[in-house]
Amino acid sequence: MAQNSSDNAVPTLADVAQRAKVSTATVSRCLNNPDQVVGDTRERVMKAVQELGYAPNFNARALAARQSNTVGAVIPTMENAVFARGLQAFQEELVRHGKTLLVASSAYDEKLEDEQVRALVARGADALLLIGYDRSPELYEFLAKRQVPTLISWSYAEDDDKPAIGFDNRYAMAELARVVLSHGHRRIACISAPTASNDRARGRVQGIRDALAEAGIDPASLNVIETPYGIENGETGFRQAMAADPDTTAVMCVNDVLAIGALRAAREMGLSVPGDVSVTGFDDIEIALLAEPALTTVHVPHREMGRRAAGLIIQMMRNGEAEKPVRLPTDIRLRQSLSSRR
Amino acid sequence: MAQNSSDNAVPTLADVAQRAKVSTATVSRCLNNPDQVVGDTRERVMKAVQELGYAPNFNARALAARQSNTVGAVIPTMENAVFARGLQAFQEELVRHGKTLLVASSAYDEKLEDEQVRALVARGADALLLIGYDRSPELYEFLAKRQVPTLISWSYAEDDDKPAIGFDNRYAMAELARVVLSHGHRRIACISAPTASNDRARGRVQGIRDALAEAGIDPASLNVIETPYGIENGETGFRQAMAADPDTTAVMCVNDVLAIGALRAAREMGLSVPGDVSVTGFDDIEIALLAEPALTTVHVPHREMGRRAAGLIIQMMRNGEAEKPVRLPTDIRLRQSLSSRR
DNA sequence: AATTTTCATGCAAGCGCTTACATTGGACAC
DNA sequence: GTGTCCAATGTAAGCGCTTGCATGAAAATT
Repeated sequence: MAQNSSDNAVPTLADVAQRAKVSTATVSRCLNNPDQVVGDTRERVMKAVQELGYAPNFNARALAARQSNTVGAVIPTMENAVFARGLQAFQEELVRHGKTLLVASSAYDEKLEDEQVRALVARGADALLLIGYDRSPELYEFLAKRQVPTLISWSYAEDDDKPAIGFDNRYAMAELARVVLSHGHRRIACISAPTASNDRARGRVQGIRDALAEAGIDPASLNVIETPYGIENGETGFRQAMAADPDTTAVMCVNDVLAIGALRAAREMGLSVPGDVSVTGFDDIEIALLAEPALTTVHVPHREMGRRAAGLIIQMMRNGEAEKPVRLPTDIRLRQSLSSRR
Repeated sequence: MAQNSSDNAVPTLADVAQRAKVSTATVSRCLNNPDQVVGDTRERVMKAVQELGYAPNFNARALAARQSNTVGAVIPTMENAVFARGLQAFQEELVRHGKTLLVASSAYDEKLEDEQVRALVARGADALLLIGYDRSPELYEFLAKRQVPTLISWSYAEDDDKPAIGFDNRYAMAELARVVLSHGHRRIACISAPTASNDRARGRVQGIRDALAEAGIDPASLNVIETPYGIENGETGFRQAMAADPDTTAVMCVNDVLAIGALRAAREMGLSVPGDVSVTGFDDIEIALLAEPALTTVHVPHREMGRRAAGLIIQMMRNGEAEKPVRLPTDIRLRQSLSSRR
């Protein structure tokens, strides 16, 4: 019954074909490879499409063509500006190439991430963008078996040959830690995100230890507070750090949001930053520059990473796989939250 | 050839059926309505599913079932924390009901929004969450014809009966403007997002005018600077406002991000806030509290809005349509960026 | 003018699922 | 023992599209 062009059901390819007096194959070609169809016919078809207000059914198309022109991405959370920003650039670039982005968030939960990845694959994502390296071998196997090109971002590990675009978290944080040390700080605390399934946080903490060791300080002496993402958690973390060692002179946080929390806690505790204690962040999100005092942090080129990730992933979809890991540079932004200790 | 269970292709329902020695129908039932299948068979099927690592093909499922269990949302941009936050809550609630969220962003561009909406519908979204009322009648007709339940959010208009959940932008801003007026300010400027296809921004500007009129001031005298979203644009806007009338004593911005920009510009210009000029925002994102001075703004319950939007939309999918618009309360957060003028 | 090549189009077989309807074999009542 | 009913399962027809192959006509070649 839905055959009849005059009923009010959603028009299908067949309706268009009927109206334009061609086969469905021709209509399909008109839409996907217009130059395979002669101008005359094409116009007739396009007219029918217009008149009917036809829009192709994406699911049917993906099913038949065995590809969806869709790229999936799983990020920890949309609420974190760094991901929002990187993804926005990623998407814009993708759109320029006629691809669509599908985003899912994992809430920093490994199991949920696993599910989301599988869901995106089930949805027919032609490729995937993931954050960081940490995930189960089973998931990597699954992806390999399904032959879904997967690009890792926000991390760069030279000893891993999976396609990736990111920065060396460990190295970048070590650099910052050296600067902190060069300012005379010796009693340093670190507020970190949970490191269990987060190689980025782990790398950053490790970076501090590296610098400590270089300076002849026992890396094990570093007081690390692990806490979930969020300004409030940064506050609590700071309090814990100061409680554990009241003589702490510098608190290095693995991201800006935690650092902002630290700043807030310091203010509430009546401690001056950087007078009494210095604070550093990581990411250089907008808030870092706005804070009082402005936050010394590691600048990460999130937008560029997103944009280039899109380029890489499109290449991977074409060439089947491969692509060497790409390492992006980071740099330190020295601002008022860090000062010398003497 | 893909029939053979021993080849390395992606397993399908048929593969599972064959291995469990049942029909595909039974496998399908096992997955979707387990209690229609007797325990014995079910176990056999589930075992086969496990062993094969089978995952249903979403596109095929959506095509056959004529529904996707997917809700689409089109937001202006992921980079704006208010949307990121609201959507996160929206998604969490959706997931609890077994629905998936598909997000697209329109970059505050009406034409792009139109396309994104159609794309989501083509993808088989069972329902849609949209921001604000402003869009072409054609699009509304399209949605009505396709019978896609659509919920409007971030806005509330009592004279419009489309399903919606939001707050009264005009009223909320009028309230804030009254407070500003009660602090003695008379020469007020407004930095707004482009109002052309943004009823939220328009409503807020109108709210200021309402309050002005009540106070016996000519609403037409309000100096409104329209500028795109972004901190930098807030800065530029502030400069323009002060250039247009150097005696301006209060600058009301339609969102916090613009207000932060205004704060920054004021600092650069050597103007003290709130000593020389007061600044207000709208949204109450985290940055508002962190800024120096902290921003007086209108608090909007973004998370609650997201969560309740999900509940509403699920109801709409069940009941076919309807639902009366819901109005959420907002309240004013008085902070240091606003002070009295005398 | 006959033959080959090329090109535009049609035909029809799927893609991997769901689901209306048909079938089967108990359990149960009589 | 026979008949009835129902629950469990199977059969097969699509869902709306793409695409390999077939077809026939026009263009190019000889």
